[in-house]
Amino acid sequence: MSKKEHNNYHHGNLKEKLLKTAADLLIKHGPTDLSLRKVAQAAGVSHAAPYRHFNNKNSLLAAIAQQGFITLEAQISLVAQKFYNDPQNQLIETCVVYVEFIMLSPEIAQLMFGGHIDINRDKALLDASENTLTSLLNVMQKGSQHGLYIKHDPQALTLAVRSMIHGFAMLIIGKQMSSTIDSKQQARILTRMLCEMLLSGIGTNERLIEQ
Amino acid sequence: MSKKEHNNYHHGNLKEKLLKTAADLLIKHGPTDLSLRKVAQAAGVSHAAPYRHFNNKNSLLAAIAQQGFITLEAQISLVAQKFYNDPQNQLIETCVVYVEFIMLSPEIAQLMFGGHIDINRDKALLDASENTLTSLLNVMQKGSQHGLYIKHDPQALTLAVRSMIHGFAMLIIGKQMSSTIDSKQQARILTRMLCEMLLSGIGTNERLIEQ
DNA sequence: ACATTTATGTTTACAATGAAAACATCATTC
DNA sequence: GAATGATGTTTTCATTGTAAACATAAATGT
Repeated sequence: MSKKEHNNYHHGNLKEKLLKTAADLLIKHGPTDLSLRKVAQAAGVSHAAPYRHFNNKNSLLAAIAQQGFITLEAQISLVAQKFYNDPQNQLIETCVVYVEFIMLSPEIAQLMFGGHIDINRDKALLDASENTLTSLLNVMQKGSQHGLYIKHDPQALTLAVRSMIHGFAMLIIGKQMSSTIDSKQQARILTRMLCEMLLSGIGTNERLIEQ
Repeated sequence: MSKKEHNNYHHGNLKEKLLKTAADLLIKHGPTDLSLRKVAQAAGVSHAAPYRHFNNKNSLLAAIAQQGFITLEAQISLVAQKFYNDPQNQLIETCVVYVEFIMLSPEIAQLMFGGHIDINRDKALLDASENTLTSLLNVMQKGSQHGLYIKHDPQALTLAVRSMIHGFAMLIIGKQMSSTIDSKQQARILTRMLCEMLLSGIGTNERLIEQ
């Protein structure tokens, strides 16, 4: 009992195993080829077994997305802590981590951000999503405290950074980049460049935007 | 023969009709509920008829995505022309149009950018996609000629604008915004704000990013 | 200890779907 | 006008999501 290794209640902790194998299959064979029955088979149970742990296929996918948000948030927080006293690199490395995460498992990213599952339906999923956003917001607030950014609503600053970095990542995995970006190196360099542009601005002086 | 109104060859120009009804169903009932058979039924033909015009379901979806790129490109070009002598508003209105397009039909946007269909497989689709990018690049080059932007690779400038605006739009339709953005008005205001931030930069002075 | 209840897994069943194959029909071309 | 190709239909099949009925092990109450 102390050791949970076999953890034998009927089949073991199926729910976790299903999540894991489903994520694996998703990454390996794409979202189109992912069927509940294949997941069940890969997990070594009958094809109806998953319904004891998930309401339906979408529910499973939502759980995978939730996991995605949790690990993304963890990675952001980790980086934020690592560069605690260096707000500039805190920002950059956060963005790098964000892009790398999406590039590492595009299918899961599509689950998280693709809008197929309505995120507001599932409380746990919504929480995970909001926590991720919050950790990014924290980074921006940290930078603000250090005078890194112009005086501006942190929400707005976050939106700008998030939009840019999210769009960049989604364009990459959407195969929308003219030159394919595959290596972490390339992504890192471009991410850094984008951050620089956003920080410094890409406009010249003679601009006066009328409201 | 002169008038194509009925255009009776067997059933009329089915291919076009299938595209149209498929896009309609897609917008009305979401991508999950879209089946070839329903499209066929809605178009008034047997369920196998579509296979005379499209290799498979993905092929139909790719065609819809292609249409999406074409109309997006058209709208961008239109705006670019409208603000031919006002590069600043040319940029902003281009971005607004981009966001509005994605907000208007999220499902089609997901087809175009979601990466489900590999864009590089279909020559026509790839062309349509690249043309859209080119029309955005043109706007940036125009702005550069007018001295609106810092001296920088137009490709890089385009990437920055595109990433930001694309990310913003995709976050909206991915239901990732804390406060739901539904009206064109809201989107326009935020889009403008984002453009301003990118132009002016959100960073303060004491930044010297080491390479 | 034993019966009851609950959690978990299996088998069976069914409708919807994508796709292929065989067949039918119309239009075009030789 | 016959041959040919384009277009649509019917039939067929494997896959899939999901529900229902059944089975069994674990937990719980007496």
